[in-house]
Amino acid sequence: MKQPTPAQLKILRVIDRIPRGRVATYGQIARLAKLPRRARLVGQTLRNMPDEVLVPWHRVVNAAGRISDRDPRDMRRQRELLLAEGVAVSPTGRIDLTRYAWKPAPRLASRRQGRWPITPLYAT
DNA sequence: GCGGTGACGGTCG
DNA sequence: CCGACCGCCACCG
Repeated sequence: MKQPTPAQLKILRVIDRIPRGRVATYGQIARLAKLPRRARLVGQTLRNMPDEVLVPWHRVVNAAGRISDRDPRDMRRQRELLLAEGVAVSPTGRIDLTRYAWKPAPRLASRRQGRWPITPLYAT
């Protein structure tokens, strides 16, 4: 990734909000970034991520509650970082999502710019 | 432009 | 709980 695309930026901003001690899935991140069905893009974004981009990449796991398969070095590293912040990883490499999944507080609706009603209240 | 390639995910046996 | 399949879709040769 030389330059992140706009979509990749949105993804990075979401990952940046994952709190310590919690995890989020690729699909969840995509949805939060308003990019449904683009879970793979989340993976691709992290794959080519230079180290100097400081995002908590280790808090991203797959929907099975597992660390996604790739270079074993990086997988062990991810497990380390998770354990270090209190996320239990079972001997079989499992993370209990019912317990550690990040549940973001609902975003407040962004301020509207237009001066017109959102819905055509008197449309008839 | 086209097709192969994934740090994915839902479904099914 | 696997593993196999398959749909998905942005990137990159």
